[in-house]
Amino acid sequence: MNSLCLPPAQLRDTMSRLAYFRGWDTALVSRLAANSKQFVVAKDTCPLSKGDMPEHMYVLVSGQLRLYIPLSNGSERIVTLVAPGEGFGEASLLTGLVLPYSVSACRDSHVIAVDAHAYLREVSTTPAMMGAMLNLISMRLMVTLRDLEICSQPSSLQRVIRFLICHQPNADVEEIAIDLPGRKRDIAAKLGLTQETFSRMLGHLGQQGVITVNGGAVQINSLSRLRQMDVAICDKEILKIREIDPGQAAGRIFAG
Amino acid sequence: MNSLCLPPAQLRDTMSRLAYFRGWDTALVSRLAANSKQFVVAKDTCPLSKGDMPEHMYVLVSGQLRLYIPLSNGSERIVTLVAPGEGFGEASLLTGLVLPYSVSACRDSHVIAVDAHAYLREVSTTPAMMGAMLNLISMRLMVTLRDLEICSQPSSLQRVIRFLICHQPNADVEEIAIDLPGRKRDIAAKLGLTQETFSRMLGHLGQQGVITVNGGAVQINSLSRLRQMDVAICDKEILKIREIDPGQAAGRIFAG
DNA sequence: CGGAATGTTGACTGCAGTCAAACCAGGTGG
DNA sequence: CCACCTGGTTTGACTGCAGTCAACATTCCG
Repeated sequence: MNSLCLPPAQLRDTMSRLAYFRGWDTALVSRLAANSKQFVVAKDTCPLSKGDMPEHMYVLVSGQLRLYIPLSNGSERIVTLVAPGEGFGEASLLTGLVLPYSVSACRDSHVIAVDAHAYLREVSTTPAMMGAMLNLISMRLMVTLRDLEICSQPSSLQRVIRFLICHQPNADVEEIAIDLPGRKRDIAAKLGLTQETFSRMLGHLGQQGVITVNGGAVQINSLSRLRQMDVAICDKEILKIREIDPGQAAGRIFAG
Repeated sequence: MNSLCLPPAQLRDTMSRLAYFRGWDTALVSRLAANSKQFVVAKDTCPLSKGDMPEHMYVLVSGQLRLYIPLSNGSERIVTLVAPGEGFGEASLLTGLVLPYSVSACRDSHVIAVDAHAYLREVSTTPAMMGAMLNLISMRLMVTLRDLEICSQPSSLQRVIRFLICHQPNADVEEIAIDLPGRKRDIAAKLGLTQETFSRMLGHLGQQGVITVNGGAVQINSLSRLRQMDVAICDKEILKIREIDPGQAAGRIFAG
């Protein structure tokens, strides 16, 4: 994590172009830029660890980061894959609690670090920024709860189905082209699965013809059938409870 | 969910006594109270379902609620057990998204419902309230991430250990008395376990002498041994990777 | 005391994790 | 152009843990 020490003017310009600061007051961004630094994070290095007390709020300029919780078996549970223009660390600063996740770079990345004190000062004195933060953190909480829902599903097939569905929840179109926002192993870790299981489930769905997988590009061929399979898994499990012949349910699952 | 239609003055007094509104401006609480109602929620009834668009922000006066995500196998993943003086629904209102969890009453409860429009109006016009909300939601996000960490642990024994430890994370005392904030089945559902597995793990820890269980009262006899067991599980798994004789590790796990 | 709700224990099964090996694509260099 | 290597993914075989079901024990209240 090497500092770049860009001239302040250039740093301000970079920041004002980032989606994170879009729509913010120019003077505000300038004040923040005056207390910020830009860093380079090399691929597979880990600039911050779970349990650290962060001294900055961070915004990704380029590259990709993953926020993850290290697990006891040596693997990791990915909380978020950070794309350029997205930020992290705000909640830690606002609560004064240590970072709840570790950070590492999926590839060489550039990160802007806003000094914690400057950040907190601006949040507390600039109502517009406070409002922006309230919206941001609220949205992040909602997203986290959605992720929790997905990875709480008892069936691994269902987790994958839900993951695919939630990429276009409100669409009535049948076909959707998704390309995965990262390596398959990282997506798997976000769903609480191993890469092997994730691969098997994608293969299974591919055999059924419901999706087509081409490397990182996933094409949903029939969103309705995907939804059907989702509820069919529920039905099957519910039926087991109600002691109705599960053969009927099994027939419905892949009926299309 | 029957409305009580308390006189406004009494409603305001009730609210001002709740921990949720502690430290807030009196006039602010009064304005909110003018747009609030109090409800009775009978045990095991479900006033709000996942996917509803909430029209209020809620604060629990008495009783206990559980916020949970219904799962495909008919069971549920509990997000939070709500105690008196705690609130919920803010993030949904702030983001305009539907409720990410269902609500049901663990026992007969009283709930105050603040009108959504009044709530949002006060948040946006009262900086102090906006700040309070920012702190509240940030803290909630941190807690949610901690829960995510616990329930992401691959070993069920470790989930229980982490759950017990995090009830007194900063203490250097050896013995801690905890009483579970709800039925064991609900705690289990919060850890992503079945009640059977939870019971088995508690029993296991009890046999080791590390804890003592008496109904809903759990006594940690040796916090350090509990921590040792936690890291021992990690070590054992890590050692497997490094191909070191796991017999040594197995000996350490329960050595105390 | 009796009945309901809750928790515990036991037996069994299946799913997903683990390990190991094959496969594949992209890039590098001879 | 082919050989080689590396990182990523897929496939297969196996195992163990935790979920499921069912029976029993316990606690709590009316």
